[in-house]
This record gives sequence, C-alpha cells and structure tokens, in this order.
Amino acid sequence: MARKRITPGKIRLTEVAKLAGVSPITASRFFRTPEALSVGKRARVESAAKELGYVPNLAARALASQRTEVVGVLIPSLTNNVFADVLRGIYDALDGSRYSIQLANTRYSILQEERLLRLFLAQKPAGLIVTGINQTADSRAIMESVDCPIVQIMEIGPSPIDMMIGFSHFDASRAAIAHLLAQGCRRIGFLGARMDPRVQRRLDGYQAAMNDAALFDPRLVVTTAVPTSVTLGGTLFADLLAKAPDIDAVFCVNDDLALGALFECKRRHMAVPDQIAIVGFNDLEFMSSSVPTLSSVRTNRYEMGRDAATMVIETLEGRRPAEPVVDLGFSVMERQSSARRS
Amino acid sequence: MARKRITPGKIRLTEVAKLAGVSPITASRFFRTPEALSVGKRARVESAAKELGYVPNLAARALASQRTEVVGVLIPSLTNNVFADVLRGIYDALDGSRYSIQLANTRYSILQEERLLRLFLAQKPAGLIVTGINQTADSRAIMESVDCPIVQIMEIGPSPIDMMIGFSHFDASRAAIAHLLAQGCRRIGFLGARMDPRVQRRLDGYQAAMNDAALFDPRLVVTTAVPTSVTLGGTLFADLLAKAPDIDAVFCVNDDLALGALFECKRRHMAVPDQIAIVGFNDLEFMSSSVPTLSSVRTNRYEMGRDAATMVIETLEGRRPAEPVVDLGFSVMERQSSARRS
DNA sequence: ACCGATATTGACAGCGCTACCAGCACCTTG
DNA sequence: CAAGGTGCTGGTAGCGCTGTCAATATCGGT
Repeated sequence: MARKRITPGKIRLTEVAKLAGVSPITASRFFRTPEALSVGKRARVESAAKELGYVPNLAARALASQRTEVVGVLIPSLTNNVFADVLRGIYDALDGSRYSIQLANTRYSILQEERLLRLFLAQKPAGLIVTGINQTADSRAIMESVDCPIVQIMEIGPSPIDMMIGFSHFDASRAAIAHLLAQGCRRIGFLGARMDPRVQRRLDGYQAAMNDAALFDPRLVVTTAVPTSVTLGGTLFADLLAKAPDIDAVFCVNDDLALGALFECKRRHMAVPDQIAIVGFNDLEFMSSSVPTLSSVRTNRYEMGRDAATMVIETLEGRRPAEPVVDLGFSVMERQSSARRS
Repeated sequence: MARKRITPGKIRLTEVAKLAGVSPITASRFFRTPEALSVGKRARVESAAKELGYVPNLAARALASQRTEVVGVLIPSLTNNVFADVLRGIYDALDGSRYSIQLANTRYSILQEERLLRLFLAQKPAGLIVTGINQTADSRAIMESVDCPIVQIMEIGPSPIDMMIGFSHFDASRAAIAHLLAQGCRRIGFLGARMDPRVQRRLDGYQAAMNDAALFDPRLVVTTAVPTSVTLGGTLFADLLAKAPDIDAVFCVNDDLALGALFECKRRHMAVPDQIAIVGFNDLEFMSSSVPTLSSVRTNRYEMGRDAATMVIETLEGRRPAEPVVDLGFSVMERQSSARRS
C-alpha cells in the first residue's frame, strides 16, 4: 500500500543530528535555544550543520511550532516616496535577523486592509506593522485579540492597539503655518491631495492655526481625492489662485504638490517667496536643492520604519520597550521659499 | 505518554470535509483542482468552507506538497522610484491570485543577491523575479538548476536564464543622444550616478552614439558610484562644467540628476534649452510639469512589473508565453529642455 | 553516602495538509 | 459481452519539524 515518498539526498535535521551523533530534537534545539545545549554538543551540531549545508525547512517549522518568523507589513502605497523610506527602514532593521517580511499594499482602503489582515493573521505572523490609526472596527478587534506584537506607524494617537511610532500630523502642520505667520504671511492657502486620514489631520492643524490667528477663510482651501503628483500641485495651485487671487503663501500637504506649485509660479512669473511663499511636507531630498530651495516639514521616515521593526523584534525577544508610544517629532525646515519678505 | 496537542475550535480541512460529508482529500481537491470534483460535491464543499470560515494552513500545505505559492522578487533598491513602479505592477498582477510575494532588497550587490537567492530557493518558491542580467556565476547556476519560472526584468540580453522582460538601455541611451544631435547639439555631456550595470550600458550607448558622430570626448563624461539624488545632479553638472565649459547639452542617466542639473542651470542663470539642453531618463511624472518641461526617455516600468508577474503566473498555470524574451521598448519624450535652438 | 534540585538529553506523537495508489462506477468500443 | 478506458472518490502514510513530558546525568549540601 503506502509507498515512501523517498527524498534522496535531501538534508534534514535528522541528517545533521546523525552526523553530530545526537538526537534530532537536540539538533533542533541548537537552532532555537543553543544556550540549552552543552558546549560540546553545540559545537558538534554546529559543525555538522555547516558541513552538510543544512537549511531548515520553514514550512515544517511553522507547522510544528504553530507560528512563523514573518513580520507582516501593511502600507497604503508602494509608489509614495514616504513609504519607500519607511520600508527601507523596516528592511534594514530586519535584515540579518531571523525574521522575514511579508509586505502588502492596502491602496489606502481600510476594507482592503481588513482583508489583508485576516489573510496575514491566518498564517500566524510573528509581528505586525500597520499604517495609521484608522482601522475598521473589525480590524481593530482582530488585532486586539491576536497574540503578537503590533506597531502602528506614521502617526500617534490615543489608545494604541499595542505599540505606536510616529508623530502628530496636526502639530506638524500647525507648526508649518506658525512659521509662515511668523514670516508675515496672512493669506495662506492650503493644497491637499488624496486626503487620507493623515492629510486630513494636516488640514485640521492648518485650520486650527488659521483660526487661532483669526485668518481662516474657506476659500483658501483646495483639496482633492486624486492621488498626489507634481503636475497636480500645479493644477491645484492654479485652482487656489482662481478662488483666492490675493494669497501670499501656500502650504502643501506634501513636497510633490509644493514642487508643482513652485513650477506653476514660475510659469506665471510669480516671485517665490516675495510674491508667494511655499512650504511643503516631508522634506524629500529635492526640497533642499531646488531653486529657490523649498521649505518643508521634515519627518523621520526611515527611523520610523527602522524603529518600528526594532520594537517588534525587541518584544519578540522578551525585551519589550518601556514606552509603547514613541513620538518621533518633526522639524520645520525654513528655506528660501518662505524667507521673510524684505 | 503522548498527549494530544488538542486544538479546540480550530477549523481544519477535516472539519470542512465532515460538514460537507466528503473525505478530507476530496475537500482538499476542491481548493486545488475543483474541476476534478463532481458538481454536487463541489458545491457542498464550497458552502461548508464558507460556513465555517475555513482558511487553509499554508505551512501545512507547503510541507505536504513540497512547494509554496510564493513568488520571490529580488530588486536592488526600495527607494528608487523606478523600482517602486515595477513593484506596483508586480503587486497588481499578483493581487487576487493565489500567489503571494516575498520581496528582498539586494542593495545593488550581486553577492547579497546570491545570498538572498539561496534563502529563497530553500523555501521552494513558485516563481522568481530577479533584476537585471548580471548575476554571479553561482547565482546563475542555482537558478538554472531550479525548477520554477524565473523572469529577469529591467533589461534584455542574450541567453536568458528562463524568461526576460525589459528593454535595451544601450539603444535607449543612443536614441536620446541621437535626439540631441538632431537638435543641433554637439558638445553633449554625460552625467552618471551609482553606475550599476544598466547605467553602465547607458554610458556605452552614449559613447557609441558620440563616437559614431565623431564627437566623443572623455572630458564630457562625469560619473560617480554615489547613489543618485537631485542634489547630486547639481554637483555633477557643476563638475561637468568645470571639465568642459563649452558643453551645449547634458544627458543624465536618470531624471533626478536631470532635475538637479536644471536647478544648477537656474542657479547659474544658464538658459535651458538655449544655452544648455537637458535630457533625462525614465520619464518620471515631474518631468512633464517642470519649467521648462524636461525631455526624457520613457520606460514602461509598471508594465514591466505587471507583465513579469503575469509571465510567472501563466507559466505556472501551464500557459507558458510563446516568446520568452519581451522587449518593452522605450520612447524619447521630446520636451522644452531639448527643443532645437532657434 | 544519600537526597533533592538542576542541567541536559531523548522518545514519541502530531502539526494540517497532500502524494500516491486503489477502487468503484459508468462508459465506449469492437 | 469482454476489454479497456475515464471520472470521481477514498485510505493511508508521510512531509520535516517541535511540544510535551520523561529519563538520565550532574552537583551541592548534610
């Protein structure tokens, strides 16, 4: 009846154990809790594994142990420079560790996010990194009931699911406006694209700052659900000028829009900053080398990814960070595009 | 002695089979080869699975079947816009399919690539997407001996490992130079960063075109191993001007450098294109909205990723593409920055 | 020398699924 | 009506590893 599914020269843990003269379970322990082995056996297993070129079978390990060494990462976009930096941080932190990454793209949809979450959790990930704090109620419930470290990234807020690392988009935006006000600007326009939750909070920060200064005017705000681009920055800026021709500054929710606005100014022969001040958000690399250099709000994206991944690892290794919520802050980079008019 | 490791309410294939009134193996077949079931059982298993909310255990599946449904993707950079577009194509194509993606970052090192390759292949991926055609001899040997579809992306060349999709960087570069020559430029500089194999081939194309026109001069070439950035574009352009003050055009191996060169021209009050023509490479979104608009070589990055993933899937489903090497071509986008001087 | 505590090692079964073969019913063909 | 498909279903074992407990070795203290 049953025929062995013979696997010829394959190197399994059994082979390593045999060569090392120990039982398979001891060899197994070498890879998981080496400190539990006597020094002699540890060395024997190590050299046997190296000699045979043993590579553990992760599927078997996952099946037997009921868990994986995969960290799931959920981000809304693959093309956005911001997330590219975050991802690089995550990959750098996890590179060389035992953990690997499963990346999925929610496309800014929390329903898609929920679907992907279920998919992930069914495979029992070691940890989870999710973007933002606006999950569906179901997503939240799922994550709260699951027993693995979870880090919410990009922003901070009350009641983290588990851990959190980011900064306040509201405060960052308000600080940018405060800077423009300090430069003497009064009619400060707002350009927003995509309008995901974090951009929305930047709008809130803008509005709060403008209201505090008694300068808010709905005609100053131009937003769209369309994804951001440099070209869109020009278009939105043109729309803004049509609604409020008397603006003396514009705050853009990201640097692409800011660059687009700058180009639109060029096209219209409007002097930056003398006629119009421009401030962007994120401080991408090009902001400091454009002409004029563009002011922006620097955010620590690479660090965010790296530290989020590190928080996951530390928790898994039993060294849970003392503080579950980390505020990475921001800094307003004041450059030529918003220099005080002389 | 042996105690059952009881798993209480967990839904396994057995539970689904029981509810559907079939054997586990029949239920299993429903998920792999539904067409092999009778219509009645198919419906019964389907509704049972849905009722119980069954989610297959991928680790068990992988262990039993000796293969996974993971497509490994090896790219050199996570922050480069070019790869972000490619990745988006890959994710889009695989989204909704049964396959998932394992992404790894080689950081432009073929040794790192080889290491990651071994890691991947030990887990028996369903397919593989790797960047470029310059692998180590060992990497190549490993991939040739492995039995899964492999697509090399970004460029095309002789002797594909399996399949290939991309375009000729040499030809694309030569076409860009031909365009500049046609615009009347004679002293055409070359700006290169990172100098990975594909950039090197763009340099080769430049050199061939310049030699054909008897215009090549080594002083026109400025390259560096440093990773690209807009700021670097300005720096390299300044270096170029120092070496060859009489240039009338500059070809940049990517758009970041081109934008940086444009800004440097602004800083030096050099008129573009009247004094200096600029052409970039990749045709990122911002190229068409800068002032002046920037000429570039459009490459089909999203399509490359999408089609590469599709080629993998098609092969796995037994519909191997007739043509293993796909040339996606390119097009020279002629814009203001290289318009014929009047 | 004896006792209990601690470090090390091993035996066994089982994680949840699928490969393999066998069996049966129903056809088709000559 | 026999022979040989073809389509569908099921039984059995096993993929390679680890959880659980048991067994043995080692050691300090009295």
